[in-house]
Parts: sequence; structure tokens; C-alpha cells
Amino acid sequence: MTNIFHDVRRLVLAAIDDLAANGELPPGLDLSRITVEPPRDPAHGDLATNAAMVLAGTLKEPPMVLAGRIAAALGGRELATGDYHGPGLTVTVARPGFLNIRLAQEIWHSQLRAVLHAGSAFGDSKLGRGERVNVEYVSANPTGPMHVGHGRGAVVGDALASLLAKAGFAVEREYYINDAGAQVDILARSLYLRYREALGEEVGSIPEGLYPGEYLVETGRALAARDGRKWLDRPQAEWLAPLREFAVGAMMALIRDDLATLGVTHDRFVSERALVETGAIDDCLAALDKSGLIYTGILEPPKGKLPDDWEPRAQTLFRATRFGDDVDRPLKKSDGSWTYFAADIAYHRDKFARGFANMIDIWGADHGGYVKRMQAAVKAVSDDQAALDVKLCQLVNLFDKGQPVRMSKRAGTFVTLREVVDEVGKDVFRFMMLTRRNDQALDFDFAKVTEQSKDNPVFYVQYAHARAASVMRHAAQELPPDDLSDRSLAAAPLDRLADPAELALIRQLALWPRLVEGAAETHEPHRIAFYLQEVAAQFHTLWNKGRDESTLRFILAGDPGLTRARLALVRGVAIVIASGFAVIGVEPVEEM
RNA sequence: GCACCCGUAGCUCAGCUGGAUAGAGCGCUGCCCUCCGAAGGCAGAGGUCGUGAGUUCGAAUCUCGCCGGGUGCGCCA
Repeated sequence: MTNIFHDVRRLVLAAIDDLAANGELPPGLDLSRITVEPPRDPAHGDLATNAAMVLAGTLKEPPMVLAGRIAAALGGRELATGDYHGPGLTVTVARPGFLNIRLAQEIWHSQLRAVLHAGSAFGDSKLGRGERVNVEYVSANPTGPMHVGHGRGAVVGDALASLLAKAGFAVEREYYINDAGAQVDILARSLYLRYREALGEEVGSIPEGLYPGEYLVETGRALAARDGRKWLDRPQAEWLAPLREFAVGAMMALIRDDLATLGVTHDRFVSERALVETGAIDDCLAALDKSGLIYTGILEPPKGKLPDDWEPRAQTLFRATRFGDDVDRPLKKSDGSWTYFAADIAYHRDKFARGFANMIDIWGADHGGYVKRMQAAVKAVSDDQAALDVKLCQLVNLFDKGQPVRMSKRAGTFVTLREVVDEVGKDVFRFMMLTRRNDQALDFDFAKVTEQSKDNPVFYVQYAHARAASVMRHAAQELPPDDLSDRSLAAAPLDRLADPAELALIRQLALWPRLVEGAAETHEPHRIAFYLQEVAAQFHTLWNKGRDESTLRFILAGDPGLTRARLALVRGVAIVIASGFAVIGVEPVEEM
């Protein structure tokens, strides 16, 4: 896969190797910190490398001297990138020790050809070398429909998974169903009321502590339809388990439905209850015990705010402090059942056993206090062979025309994910969820995100794609359709693309493979949304230059050659936008 | 009290894992439609990157201390 930055970096390293072979540099230098990147100021060149400055420290030589030597060895080399092979680098040395590299225009033209040939696969990378990664996201409790916060986690997780897949990882998308705690018993009891209601009983208002949501009314009817009056006169001990199962099944169906409207999918759903019932937790903790990582002890009370009912108590504890956590963590509740944490340890151990040394969890920010212990647990159960990265998603604050939307479950003004997605569409929702870093709170204004203007980023990028499509439609009236396929346009005389704005746009497109890798390495899918806005901006700029200078228009009646070259660039823009959209799960539009 | 996250233009936020003169949108000022979509673009004004030290060729970015905001803190998930 074409990545101009890798290709040039290889050349830089080869130049250093040659210098080492000639004795002009010592052998065995650490080259890992050498980077090739676009300089912030385009006046400095197309690409820049820090090679001389990085090596100056260990070699105790002035970076400018080293830079001169490397520049001499680099300048004459032949670059192979895309379908280009030949000389074409102009290297200059700048102040502290930068090597500024300017590339022949042909090289950039070959980058554009690479975009057209690769299509939506442009940007695919082998960074991950097929390594397996497990991404766990959503994992909303099966007690009701998803809310907007869940939606953010769903989008971030789904986009990250797609991003990692594009970057060459073997990704599994996973959902952990918390179907074992007290909450699902409460769910079952809530359902029981709705069930009796469905059979004609007057249940009145739902008591405090149970789930009052309307969504259970239908579930109650469904249960009545399936089981009739079967549970009416039985004790709770008999109906609790079967109702729990029924309720969780119904809630998960609800959640999967919500996810489907968002276009979010999972490869695997893992049940916490199953971990309990199969003995996976017992096995896991027995193993930890054997390693001496479990003991019975009494925790210090938390300083400052003391819980009301605090009293020292002996507990079964995991030695999380041995793996970097702040305190050891309890594994058993006072009734003898496992804590949520105990089950989660077993769950992550299961992931490791299934072959995942790379795990990523997407959580809500309110679980921030849980990160260290889970990372400690992953180290413990994998013998330090696995790593867990946790991405915490901050709150989504809903607004309508600048006014905050007050949400309260009790007042019934709770806004579900589905309501939001139905209102604005999944593409808008998905894009907006990625217009902030995950650890930054996000304001979501119904009015604003459906507005068709430049301060609506979704619209702005879609508009660029639609504009590109519009140009192609116009071109179809001037040129035979065979001349407008991507394959055909790749053979257009691209050397005629010489305007600075055109070349700048090509450079922007060539950045896409680099962006994919950077975002994948850092687990930051939001970078895609920002990058796409930049591509769109450059394209809008070029478009408007054509308004002022008619020679810069894409379609030029008297010049089919140049027209096709320009259309190749237009298609390049559309392809890269579509490729980025594919990763974040947004459909590109042809017109709006 | 402790841990984690955040602090960048008037506002909302990026800043490519240490690079060169810190960017975008909104708002403000002034411009660009006989012409491929003005649903857009151009130009200008606007910054002690919370703060004080440290690390080094080089810091918004890394380390430590403060200040301010958020989240969480045994038997919830």
C-alpha cells in the first residue's frame, strides 16, 4: 500500500546505512526516532525529517554537519512510491538540523494515481501485521434502551474497530452483557409487575427501586402471551430466574435494535452470568490464588468522605497494588457472591485465553476509577503478556437551539438514543460523536447538527463529496462515460495538475494513509473526522479558485486532457472522503 | 484526603505520541455569484498554550509542584 512517508523514510534510512558502510557514520545507530513528516510550513518543503537532530545527540556532532552529510547521500537516491520509480528528491538543510525534502511534481501525481487505483482501499495498512485485537464497546446494562451516552461509546468503539481493521489488525468486536448482578433481579421483579398488569391486574405506580420504564409494558405482555397465568400464584423463588432470562433477552433485543439503527455491530456477545455458571470465575480466582495474588484482609477506610456505614471488615482481596493499582480490591461481597470486578477479571482472562494480547475497552467516564484495577488484573491473568487500553467517553450534553435538554428518568423526560438517531439520522450522529476527543465532553445540539451550514461539520464534509459528485455529473454531459471511470482517469495527463492549490490538495490526500496509522496506533478515531474536514476545506478552496480564475475550473470545454486530469483529482477527493466515511460508518451522499 | 481526566484566540475545540513563525469553526471587520452547487470561498483583527520550575539542540506536547474545573473512591454495575 502506498504511503509516501514510509517510502521516503526508507530512503532516509538507506542513505544513513550507506554512510555507515562508507565509514562516514558509525554502524548500528538507533534509527527508531527518525521520522518523516509534513512540515507545518509548506515553504519548508513537501516533507521533512529530523534524522540529523536525532543522531546528533549520540554522535556528539553538530546536527547541521550531519544534516549536510545525510542530505548529500539522500539527494541522488531513487524513490519508489506508488507507480513512480526514479530520482526526484531535492534536499535542503535548515536551521537547527532539519532536512527539508521537496518532491518532483510527478511523484505527487503518482500519489493521485495510487488513490484512483486503490479506491476505498486507499489508506489500508499493514501496521497491525494481522495481530489480533479485541475491542469491547457499548456493554450497556440489559435493563432498558440505550441512551445517548451509550451511543457515543458505541460509535467510538465501532469506528475504532474499523480503523484498526483498516490498519491491518484482526479485530473482534465484543459486547459484555452484565446479566448477573442485582440489577437484573430488579429488572425481573419490575417485569413481574408488568406481567401481572398485562393479565389484567391493577398494579398502580411502580414502586421506588424498580424500573418504571414504559418499555417493560410490552415485555410484560409478551411474557403473558408466552406463559399465560403460569407465574401468577407462584413464589418469587420460582419465577425470578425464568423472568430474569426472559427480561434480559428482551432487553438485549431492544439494545441490538438500537445498535442496528446506528449501524453498529458486534462479533460476539459474552454473558457475565455464563461466566458465573460455567465456573470460569472460580477457575480464574483459583489460578490467581495459586499465584499468591489473593488474600483475606481489611482495607483502610477511604480518607475524606467516609461512607455512613463504614466498619472494618475482613474481605477477599486481589493484590492489585502489585500491578500498579492504588489499593487492593475486593472480590467477594459480604453475602459470599462474586463482585462485578471478580467476574470482569475472569472475563478478561477469557479474552486472553482466546488469543487476545491486545484489548481495548470503551467505557463511560464514570468508570474512570475502575481503569487501574482492570489493567492490573489483565497483567495478572496474562502473566504480563497482555495489555488493556481503556478509552473513557465523556458525557454528551443535549441541547436544542442552544437550550440544554433537561433529562430525568423519573420525570419521564429521558431522551433515548433511538429518539436522537430517528431525529437526526445515523450518519449525523456518528460523525458528531467523533468531533471531539473521547475524553472531552461533547455538546450535541439537535438544531445545529441538522443545519446546512459550514459550522455543521457533517454537512460541510458531505457537501464536499456531493460537490465532487456534481462535477462528475456535469462532466458526463461533456465526455464519454468510458473516459470517466477511475481507471481511465488514472491514465489522464496528471502532469498538467500544476497549480499550487491542486498540488496542495494532492498532498492532503496522500496524508490519508499516514493518518490511518497514526489514529490506529493512538486509538483515536476522532482524528478521521478532523482530517476529513481538512480535505473538504481544501477542496472547497480549490473550487472557489475556479470561480475567480476560470482557467482553474475542473471542466474546460476546449481541453479534454486537462479536464480529465482535474476530474482525476475530484475523484481522488471523493474516494478519500468515502474511505474515511467507511471507517467511521457514514454514508457519503451524491447530492443534497 | 487520594486516583484519573481536562485547562490552547471573546466562544466551541484541533494540534499528527518532542520539531521550525501554535491552527480551524463560530463571532467581529472588509471583500468574491453573466461562470462546474455562494449550502461555499478570500483577506484582516484576535494567543504570557492555567501557573512556576525542570529535562534538551528544541516543550502546548515529557517530569515535578501549585491553581481552577470534572469524574470516581469496600460488600453498585
